[in-house]
Amino acid sequence: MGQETVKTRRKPRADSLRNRELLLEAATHVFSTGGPQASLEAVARRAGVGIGTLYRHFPTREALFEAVYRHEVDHLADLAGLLSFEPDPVEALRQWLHANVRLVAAKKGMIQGLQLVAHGSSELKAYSFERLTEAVGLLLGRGVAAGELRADITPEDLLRTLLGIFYSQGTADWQPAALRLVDVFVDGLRKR
Amino acid sequence: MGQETVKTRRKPRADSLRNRELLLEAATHVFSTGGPQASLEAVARRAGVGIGTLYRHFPTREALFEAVYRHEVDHLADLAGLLSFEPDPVEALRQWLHANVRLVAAKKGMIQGLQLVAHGSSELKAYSFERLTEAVGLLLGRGVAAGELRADITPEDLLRTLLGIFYSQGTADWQPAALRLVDVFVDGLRKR
DNA sequence: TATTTATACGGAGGATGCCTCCGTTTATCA
DNA sequence: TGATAAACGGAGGCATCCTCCGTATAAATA
Repeated sequence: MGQETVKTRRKPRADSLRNRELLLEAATHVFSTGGPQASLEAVARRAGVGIGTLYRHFPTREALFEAVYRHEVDHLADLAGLLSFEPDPVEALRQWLHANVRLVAAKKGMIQGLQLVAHGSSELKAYSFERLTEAVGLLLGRGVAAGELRADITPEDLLRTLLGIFYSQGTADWQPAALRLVDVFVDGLRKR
Repeated sequence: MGQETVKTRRKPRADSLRNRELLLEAATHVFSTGGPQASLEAVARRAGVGIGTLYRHFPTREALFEAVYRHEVDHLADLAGLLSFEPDPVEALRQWLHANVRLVAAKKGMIQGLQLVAHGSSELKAYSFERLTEAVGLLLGRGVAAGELRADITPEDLLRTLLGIFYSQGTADWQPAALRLVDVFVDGLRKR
């Protein structure tokens, strides 16, 4: 009972799970440093596993990229959950948006990466859009409920604005400008 | 007299010029089909020259990419010149903008390519921005002079809007939507 | 606990691409 | 019609990609 499949299946091997996690961590680091075309063998080396193991878990570069992306999205979503306990709701939202900037900034290749992803499965797009919308909706809703934020901005608007800020910037030294723009935007969201 | 350099220099060899052109054509096709990471050897093969010749003309992938991009920009600029003889100025502008969409659509990797370029020399950015601004200014100016287009839109605004339309679209099947948006925009430009 | 077996592991190896180097070819110039 | 500067082609060394399969090991079973 409670078994998902009809046939009883062995539970996944512990080393498999561990290696998958190691690979994701390594990939995040390697892609951040070397851009999205970085060597997959370098990823395997850093994770301390054979190249075969990498390919078994992620048959293509895109599969690995998707997994990394999902990982990051989940990370941001979890962070929103944590920040929802922050006493000041506006500050919580601001911090979350800043985390977005930092996360994208941390990986030079991410903008190109996002485009690779955009070419890929629309299921992934739907998934990430949904999770991030939910995350930002949570933080936004708290601010609205507290009467501190205007109520006519949807989470989707906010997400799109964020993306727009990322895209509109020149690639060099864009981070400070993006952070400033985010702050301006959050200020604009305040009820007066 | 009339010689650019102090020392008299041989004029460039005919085969060199021809091969350069062949390579640019081949590169345009190969990058359009296979994206910006397509094999440079494939480019040389398609141009019917040795790989060494490719590298002599374009020492790096980026150099080749820049040259292709310049080539396309020049192409669009020339097209604007041609279209300026079209009797209906609004139609001319519309056609030029559509050509932009088609050109970007024709090469799947172009959006990523533009980002590569954005990382690259700002001289190239300046050059292309100038040429395209001039081109669109020509077409726009005719419409304004004929009293058919509103006068408060600058060529820069129009270019930026065009870029915005390209970026905001999802990558799959974006072309029809982009064409529609361009038409809407051109309609909006009309004086009423 | 000992044995079985499904599952995962590592890395050798063939294919392909990158880029350099240099002997050969050829277009220009005298 | 030479002489020669300039360009050509592609072999070769190295890196990466990805597959395949013999070996190792965690979970299941007795």
